[in-house]
Amino acid sequence: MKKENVSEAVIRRLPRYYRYLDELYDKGVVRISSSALGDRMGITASQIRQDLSCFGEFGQQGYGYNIQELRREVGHILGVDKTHSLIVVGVGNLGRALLKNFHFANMGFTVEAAFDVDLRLVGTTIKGIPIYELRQLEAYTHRKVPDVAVLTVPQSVAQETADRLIACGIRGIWNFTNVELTAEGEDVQFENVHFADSLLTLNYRITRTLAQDT
Amino acid sequence: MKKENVSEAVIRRLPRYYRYLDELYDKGVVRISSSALGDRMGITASQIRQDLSCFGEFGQQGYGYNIQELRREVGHILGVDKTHSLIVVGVGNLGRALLKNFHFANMGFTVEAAFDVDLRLVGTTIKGIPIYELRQLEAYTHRKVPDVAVLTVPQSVAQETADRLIACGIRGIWNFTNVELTAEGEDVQFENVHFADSLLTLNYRITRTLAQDT
DNA sequence: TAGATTGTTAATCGATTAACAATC
DNA sequence: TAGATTGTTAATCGATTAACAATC
Repeated sequence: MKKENVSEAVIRRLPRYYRYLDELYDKGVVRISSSALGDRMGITASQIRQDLSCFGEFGQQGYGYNIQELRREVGHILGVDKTHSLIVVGVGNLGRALLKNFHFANMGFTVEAAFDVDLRLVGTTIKGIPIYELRQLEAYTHRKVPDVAVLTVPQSVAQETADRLIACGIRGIWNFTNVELTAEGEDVQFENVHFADSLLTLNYRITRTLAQDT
Repeated sequence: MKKENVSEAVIRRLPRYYRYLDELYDKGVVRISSSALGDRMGITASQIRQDLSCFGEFGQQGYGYNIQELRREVGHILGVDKTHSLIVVGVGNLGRALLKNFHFANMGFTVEAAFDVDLRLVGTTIKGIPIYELRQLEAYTHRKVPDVAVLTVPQSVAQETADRLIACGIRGIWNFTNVELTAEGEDVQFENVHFADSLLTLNYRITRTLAQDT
């Protein structure tokens, strides 16, 4: 029975399912039961079945799940089977690292262009992706609005750049600035990668274990 | 009443509290009530009070919280007031981006060294941080074990590099490889930054909103 | 003092786990 | 067929929210 509203907790687990299924598929494993997958992932079989049931019925009694099929289904749920367009805004060290190393295509994205204020970069390409002047953003998106923008600009211009992207009609912002972006009433999705928050939780945990040992 | 075991949900919210308190402190705001902070952060006052009560009593009836004091307390809980040592393992684009731009010091870390296999990098420095040959890792850590390692190596060598770090006695690994690291029975904390998972959840959400609009 | 706001206990809500009939 | 395993309903557990006495 498909669910109307899927909880955030379930959504956050989907990429991990996809990762495991992808790995099993690569290994050539044909089928897996929820309990075997659960053992492997360190979660309960119940949770896997409950999670998947939000989106449909993908298994077979007495058999389990066909890995190729389930991988495709989860991929479909996540949207990796439909190509979305993407631009990278801010070609500093981080933007460059993503352009060079991140496999956007595997996630269902085509990188169309990058933007920066640095005129030394403008006109060059990275992995075949042209870098345009940030000033040209509106002119560029006027033609065709990309689905998602990767925001890798300095903190100081994060919100204003986000505002411009939203004005252009962008649908999603993958935000690497350590800034809490806001968009009153706008129909845009933010996904934040807060490095600082991540490292702080690690600090919390090692502080605890270090103290515990003494 | 201090809690023995604080839930993951609470811990994940702490850095965000710290971020807001830091901003308010910078602005020179002296005090704030849980309801005012809740409004600002988009959460309930109850949750803030409940969360903080896991660690002690930091407020005052009829007054609220002194921002400078609460900021310091939350910082202390997160461990930013005690300096931990850190090394960066893998000086590719991402490692370099972190070395150049990330404010480790604000998070309570001192970057001591970086390691890479590329001999062209070995002997150079980034922001004053020396880059050593990865082969020297054991020799380097023999003297004094750093608290945390940032793992920014290629996926293919992620687990083996993690194993070496763990063998050296490292306490925490900030993992940027898209690999699920394991350490059977070892006393090491992992904090994963899974770019792919993050972008996939964004894809999920924009796929939903796009479909919804049609 | 009166008003405001805490810390904490109780109530509610949601998410996870267990159980099991259905069925491959 | 018998065994295995699903999808789903029910039970449990934990997290969030509400309420309120305590008190600054």
